[in-house]
Formats: sequence, C-alpha cells, structure tokens
Amino acid sequence: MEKILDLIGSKVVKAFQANGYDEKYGKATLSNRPDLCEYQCNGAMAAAKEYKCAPFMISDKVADSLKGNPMFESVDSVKPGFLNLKLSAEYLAQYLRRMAEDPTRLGCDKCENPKTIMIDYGGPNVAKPLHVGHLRSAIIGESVKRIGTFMGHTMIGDVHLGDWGLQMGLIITELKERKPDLVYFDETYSGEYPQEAPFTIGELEEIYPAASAKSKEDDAYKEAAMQATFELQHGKGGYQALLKHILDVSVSDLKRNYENLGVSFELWKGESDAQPYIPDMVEKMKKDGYAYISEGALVVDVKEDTDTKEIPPCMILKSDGASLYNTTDLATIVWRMKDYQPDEIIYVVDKRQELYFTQVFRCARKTGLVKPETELKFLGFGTMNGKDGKPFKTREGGVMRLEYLVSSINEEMYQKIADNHTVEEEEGRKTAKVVALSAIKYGDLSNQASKDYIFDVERFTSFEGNTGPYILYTIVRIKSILKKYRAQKELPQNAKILAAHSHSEKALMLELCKFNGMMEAAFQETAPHKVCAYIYDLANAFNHFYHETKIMAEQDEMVQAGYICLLDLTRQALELCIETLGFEAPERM
RNA sequence: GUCGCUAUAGCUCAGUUGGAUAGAGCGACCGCCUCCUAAGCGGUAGGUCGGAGGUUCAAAUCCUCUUAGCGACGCCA
Repeated sequence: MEKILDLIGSKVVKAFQANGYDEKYGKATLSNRPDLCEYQCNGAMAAAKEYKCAPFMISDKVADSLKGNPMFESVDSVKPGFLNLKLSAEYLAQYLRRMAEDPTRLGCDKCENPKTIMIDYGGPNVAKPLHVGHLRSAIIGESVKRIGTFMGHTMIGDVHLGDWGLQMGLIITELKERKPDLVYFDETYSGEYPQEAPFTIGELEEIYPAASAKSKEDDAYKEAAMQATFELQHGKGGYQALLKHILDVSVSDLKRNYENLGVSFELWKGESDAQPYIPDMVEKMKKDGYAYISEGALVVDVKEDTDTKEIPPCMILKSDGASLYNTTDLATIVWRMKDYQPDEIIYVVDKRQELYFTQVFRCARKTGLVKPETELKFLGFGTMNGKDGKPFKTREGGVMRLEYLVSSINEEMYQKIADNHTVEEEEGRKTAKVVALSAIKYGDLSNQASKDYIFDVERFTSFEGNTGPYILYTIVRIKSILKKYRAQKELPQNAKILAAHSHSEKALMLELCKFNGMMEAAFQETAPHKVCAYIYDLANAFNHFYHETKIMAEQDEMVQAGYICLLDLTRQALELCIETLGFEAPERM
C-alpha cells in the first residue's frame, strides 16, 4: 500500500508539472507547523530561483491547481511560498480502512527484493555471566532483527559466542587442580566420557575468575593454562570432552538468560566454529599475494586512497603464528558465506570497535571472502552509563550481572503494582515482569543506538512520561474498552472507520497513517528508536483523543462502532510496533 | 600527536536529512477523577541549539576555524 506522503506528493508533483515547473520541486513533507496544516510542500521557494519569479507566484498557481481535489480539505499558498495542505477527513478515513483490512501488516508492504541478512549480536563469553555490557547488543540486535523480519527479509541471528582461547585453558587448569581425579585428566583413559558435566553453572562462573586471578600472579600456572589451551586446540580427547561440558552448561544458562529478555538466536555458533576455516583462508591470502610479513606478523594492507587518516593493516596472524580476534572474525565470514550466502551481515557491536571492523570488512572484501555486492554493516552502539555519566557499575564499583539488574527491576516493578492495586501475587509478578522488560528495552531503544546513554534505574522504574510502561498502559486502556464493548454488543456488520468528528480524532488518524513509512525508514536506517518515537506520538494522540471522547457513552451506534474500529486499528499498530521492539503488553496492569 | 564521535531547557533526550514561532519527558508551579484504568489529560515557567565566521531567499541541520568531553589508533577482545 502506497505511503500517504507519496500519494500526496504525486498530486503535488502533477500540479507543479501542470504549471510548467519541474517535478523535483513537488515533494510533500509532514508539516512542521501542525497549527497551520498537516502536510506541506516547500518546493516553490527552491523553484523561485530557476524560474526567476517570486516564490508565492509559484505556490499560488500550484495551489489553484490543487484546489477542488477531493484528497484535500484545504490547500493554501502562504508567503513567502509555503504550500499548506490539509487532508480531507473522508480521504483519511478511507486510507485507514484499507490499513484495517490488512490487520497483520496495516498496509506496510514487504520489501520487494527480500534479502538474507545475518545479524551478529550478543557476543557473550562462555563460563562468564552476562553483565550489563551485554544488554545493548542483545536488545538492539533483537529489535533490528525483528524489524527486518517484519519487512520481509530472512534474518538470521547468530550469538557469536566467545568460546575460544586462553579462557578455556584456564578453566581446565583450575578444574584439574580442584578435581584431579576426574577421568578427563586420566592420560590412560580410553573409554567414553560421562554425559553429565562435572560442575554446575555456579561453579563454572566461580572457577573462571579464580583461575584468571591466579594466572596473573603465578607464572607456572599461566604456563599450564597455555599448555592446556594448546592441547585442547590440538584435539586432546579429555579436554575436548570438557570443552563440550563447559559449552553445554554455559549455553543452557545463557539461553535461559536471553529468554528472560525476549531475545533469541537462530544460530549458537562461536569463535571455535570458525577455527577449522583458518588454515585454508590464510593460505589463500598468502597465495593470492594479499598477506605478507610485516614486523614479524602476517598482515593485509587495507588502506585506501580516499582515507583521511592512517588505517593500519589488518593483522591475520601474530608473529608467533597464533590467530587473533581478526582471524576468527574473518574465518567466521568464510563459513557464513559458505553456509548461508547472506546478502548482508550486520554487526551489533560496541562502537569503540569501529576502526577494527573497518579493517576486517576491507580485508574480507579485498581478499574476496565476500562478493562485491555483499554488504557488511557495522552498527556500533554507545556505552550504557550510570546516573553519574560513567559506565554502569554496582554500588561497590563492580560489574553488574544482567540477571541481577533484571530481577531488581522486576522487584521494584512488583512493589509498584502491589502498591497501586490489589492483585494476586502470581498475576502481579507476571505483570511486573512484562512491564519491567518494556521499561528496560524501551529505555534503551528510544535512544539512538550510536550514542552513549544514561541508564537511570529510578527514572525507568518511575514509569511516567516517555517510557515503555506508558506505551503498555495505553494499549491496556484500549484493550479494556474493546473488551467492555464486546461484552455488551456485537460490532455491526457495516461498522467502519468514519471521517473524523473532532480535531483529536483526526490527529490520531494522521498518526496512524504514518505507520508504513515509519517502519520502512526504521529498517533502512537500522533505527529502532524511530519506532519508539512513533509509538510515543501515537500513544499521546490516542490518550488525547481518549480524554475528550466518551466512547462507551456514545449514543449513535455507527459513530460508536467507528470509534471501536479506530481503537482496534490503534491497538494493532501499537502492538505490531512493540513486537518489533521485542516486548509485549499484558492484559491488565 | 593523528583521526573519529558528542555538545539543544536545571536533568534525560527528540528534531521528519535546509524551511514558518526549536519540541517531548522528568523536576517546579497551577488545574482536571458522581465519567470507558489519574501509570492519564490540560496549562504556566524554563533556550543567543558549546563559541566565531561563512554558504543560502531560508541553518540546530551544510562548510571552515575554535573550545570542552569521550573514544580509537599492529601482535587484547
């Protein structure tokens, strides 16, 4: 379904052409003066130069051509040369009726050329708990994925686990010290290894930091860990069995945590999955003459003539021949291209890694790891800061576990609900969880991803103004009226959205018709915050309308039925939007 | 040092890609529940858009310079 701005624009363009002006001046935009008009065109002022006449002469003529068109309620030419438009209430109602006929998409067409897009977000390390630093990647990535899916693309989310390197050797070493009798350390053992892991997630999370601390003080210990890492990576059976246990225990814990956040991944691949592809990849880079030795390390030059600064070469292997993060990321691109042939790969990563990813992308392109038309997109996000403007920490100054953050907000939310209403404990807890998630996610997503933002627990849990709970509250209000109406009577057969009866009703309708354009823009710009801004405006428009319109008390059956249809459409738009943001609305709150 | 990002109301943030009088929320103050959920609605106060030049009929938005904060800059991830 065509966007309302395009429909208006095409009429304006025709009017420009009819008067002998170039069509490029006929672009319609949303009004920035809602007190004067709903839509506007500023082209006359730009055209004045080319046609050597006063801008209002042009806008006058164009306005005359547009007058009488049933699409518009009013067309005004205003000095110096603004073209102010108001949509006819009936035309607007028709547009919304067409949206309502398409309840799953509300007139937002799927993309004509759907792509396969892989999206790399999450990036947790095994054996380490998720902390607040992982929150943004998960929330933003999930939303971008859902927006893409809604637009008709095949989105493949990959968690990209940190499951490679010294950390694994450290865990094994510490485990050996604590439980040397385990069969995994028996060099003579040749049977099957047990199914059951010899540790719990709790132990695992304690083992890693302990081992890490020891290795910093004890050189022999570090040596042992490096040796264990080497043996693991070269196929030592007992260690590989342990790695599998570490992964299993850790991944099921991670899944549980991500599930609590409404975040899921299609793929649970890790850095270790890329390792088999490294030797051939490196060999090919050497053979093709891209990789060469510089200062002992194997590198690929990635600078370009247009660079305004020095871009260091992309390092493929360290001087000791070991692989790095780069190597793993490049090899990851290899298997992604081989197994999924994505048209695009999006990386949702801390923005501080931007330079690093420019190197990786250029290297992948230069060495032919990806096709020339494959898009590699870096979606960098800023730091989540505390109220003091510094990176978010616990009161003691440590890194805060995500689980702790989420449960403390759940708890505060529950208190708030319990204070306000009398609810059953179980229902209250459930609602609290849903509302708390909206507070966390909306709080994050309503900011531009690339900027640092302040995660103010007090503000997010106060739940007033531009917050997730405000949006949910609005949806709940609508649902409540719809439920009440349906309990009293059936919607008449010929019920439909009618031309607006009031200013606030029309304002709501004007918000609704922006839906398809907004969603398209949010996808194109990978900008979930645009969805947030939209639903906030929509919720405001609804609450304003709600406040001055007594829906259940309306005497005229058809008018009332029209309101109900409009409410239902509003509800659908809000719910489709929050689904792309990754949260949902409760029935009551 | 080089390069990049950021700077908008007391605080937290928008600003439709150059348009008319720069908008929200929080906080402050004032109103609104015999009425569909007051987690709501309406109103008042609060700004030389970091600063200085420039381009343009028109600049928070584009260009140059400048100040402050943050970040990145070959063997970490």
